[in-house]
Amino acid sequence: MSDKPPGRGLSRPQRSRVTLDDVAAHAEVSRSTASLVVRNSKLITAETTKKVRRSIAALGYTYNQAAANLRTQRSKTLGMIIADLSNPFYALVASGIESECGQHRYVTVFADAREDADTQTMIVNRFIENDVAGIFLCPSGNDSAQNLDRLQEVGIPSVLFMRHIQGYDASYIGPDNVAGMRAVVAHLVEQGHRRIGFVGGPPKRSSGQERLDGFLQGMRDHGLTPRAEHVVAVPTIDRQAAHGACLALLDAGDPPTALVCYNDLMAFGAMLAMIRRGLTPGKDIAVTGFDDIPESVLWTPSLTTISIDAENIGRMAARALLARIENPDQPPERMIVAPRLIARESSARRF
Amino acid sequence: MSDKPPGRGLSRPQRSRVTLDDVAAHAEVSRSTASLVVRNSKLITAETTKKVRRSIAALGYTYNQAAANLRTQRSKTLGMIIADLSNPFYALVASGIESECGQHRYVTVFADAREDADTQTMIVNRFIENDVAGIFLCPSGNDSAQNLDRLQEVGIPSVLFMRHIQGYDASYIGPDNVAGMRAVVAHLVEQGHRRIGFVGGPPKRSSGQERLDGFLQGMRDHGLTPRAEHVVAVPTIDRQAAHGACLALLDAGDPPTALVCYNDLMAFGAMLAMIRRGLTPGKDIAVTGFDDIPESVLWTPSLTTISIDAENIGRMAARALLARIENPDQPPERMIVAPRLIARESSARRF
DNA sequence: AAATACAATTATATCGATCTAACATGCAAA
DNA sequence: TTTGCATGTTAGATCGATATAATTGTATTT
Repeated sequence: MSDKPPGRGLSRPQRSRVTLDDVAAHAEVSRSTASLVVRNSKLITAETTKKVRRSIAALGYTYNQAAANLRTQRSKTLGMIIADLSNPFYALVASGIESECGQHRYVTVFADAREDADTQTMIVNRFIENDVAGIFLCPSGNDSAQNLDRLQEVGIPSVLFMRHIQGYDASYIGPDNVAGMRAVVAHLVEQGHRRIGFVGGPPKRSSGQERLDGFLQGMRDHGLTPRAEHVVAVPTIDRQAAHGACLALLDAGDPPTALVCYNDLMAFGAMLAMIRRGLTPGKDIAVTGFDDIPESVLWTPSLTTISIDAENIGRMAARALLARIENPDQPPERMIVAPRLIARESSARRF
Repeated sequence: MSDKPPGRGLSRPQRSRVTLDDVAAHAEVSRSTASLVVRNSKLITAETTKKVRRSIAALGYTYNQAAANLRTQRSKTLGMIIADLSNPFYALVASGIESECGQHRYVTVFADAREDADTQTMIVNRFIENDVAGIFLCPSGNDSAQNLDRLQEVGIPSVLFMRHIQGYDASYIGPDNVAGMRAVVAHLVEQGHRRIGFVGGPPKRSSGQERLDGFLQGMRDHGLTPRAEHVVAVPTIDRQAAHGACLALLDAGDPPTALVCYNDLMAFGAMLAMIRRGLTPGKDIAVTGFDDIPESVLWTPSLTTISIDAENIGRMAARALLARIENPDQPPERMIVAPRLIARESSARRF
């Protein structure tokens, strides 16, 4: 439609934006009236509304949310700080958050803290400077405490997800890690397993501690005590780390008959390590995960895991944050979603 | 440090933000001077600067980037539209984009278009309303053309990545898909393969078409013609689709000795299908991918693939966009990154 | 000594929207 | 006729920053 100049398709930046003033002039009303129309106010008659709408279309006006934010002293931008975007689980949470926020005309700025405290602080400051109305935070380590302090100071509500920190005025949403792990252990015991190992994440994180606790409780539930050398923790939560830890476990001799892993990603790493040592996961050693990411059902063997619906967690986090933004006096919520055991091939054989 | 009221940790939203006016009053200078100080202008003497800095610290002032954006008529926000965040490759690109932009004090808003045209249009509008200075776009289908038109109209520069669209005033960065696939085929032929199959993505996308072309050219390079039934395309680019397509290929009988896949994710899906049918990938059938996502090296067999450094692509895209924002008269760039073959176990056995 | 230059600071208008209070209307009630 | 009230519209101040041009005070030149 637009008549491009010949030669290269280089249109100079049409820098003069159409504003409400232009619309008002074109429709022969005041700027105030035009403003009321774009906000669908019913103070304005149908006739005037139609006239203004026509001008908007004629001039190609686009609303300037940033200018409105400045005046109204509230913003339609939310911030999201992800611990590790390369974990598909977090990517799904992010996707859920964004889609829910988008439906309420919010935009979401994001940043990857890469598990680093200084980076996280920088990000929080940049987000505050950019006037976010609220923040989604998946804390890395304990470093996040001072950032939560700061957010509280400037009055920006926040929602933590997956990992939480005690004593802060922030909502939290995450799975019942203890119940999930106990269900996993119960299932393995039912399959006849007694010598069960655990490959966990860093215990500094709430989720790392809770899943370990859940595993140990689950063992106690059935009068079992894991061998010390069968319970390991890795510093970073990814396939590589689990791969290495599992190789070490296997090479030490006398391995467990079942291996409970912190999450699906680490279960995959562990299974790959078993295959590398000539073992068949699910047959020689049972394996379980946590998260139920899309990949789990495809694996051979398909992975027994705990489903917690990542996208839904994202949407719930979004709703919780939006609720607190609307009504800041509302106390923070604490939402624990119930885990669901999905038994698949990786724990199918009875021992 | 902050003395919280007893009972619940509910601090009422401290809504009165500290502004430059407050700082100026506290430091007994004008707002203009304070403004120059926060922008590190050297017009101001060291002494005055120090005085203002002290006031900033004393009052806990935070800069309001949004207000500054309004006045300067430029913004420090960029938009990013991802085709599918659950693909770790895109997650890495996103991470690279964000980290580079963060270093230049930009924030990045993002949204997942979920391969849907209407959603993409809504997102573009929301981004324009929120005054983004530029947009990163990985187009889904051809639907993106009208959105590019619109961006051009309002003078917002954009950078496409991974997939491009002809005839638009947008920079593009992506891998040399044809060269990559030819290298893959050459490698397989060298290993003794002649009957080579291809599991591709939707040909509507530039990348889908280019990788298919590269495969076919590679075959021609060695005087080979693939069998028609060995060249398949799937509608969605993920493990599931490749898993299904590969099962069908195997069940049809007389499968190829090597299978070239559109990307790593699909290669994993294909390998899982082979395992499910009792075959050993890399031994019974060679498999190759494209992207070299972190998981590839861990697999058993580890995956032969084309490395294109996703995070680096993200950073390059960011630099290209920032350059055009600084200097809008600069013509769009077209950057093609050279692919690098990483030969691993999945194609190790010689036939 | 007057003119000029320069450095440091500041008053005021401005970005694009919303909010408050005021202003015309027209119509019902006193 | 006057008052009151509801309805639709509008002028002008405002959000928190930056840009422009003006204003100081001091040093340099002629």
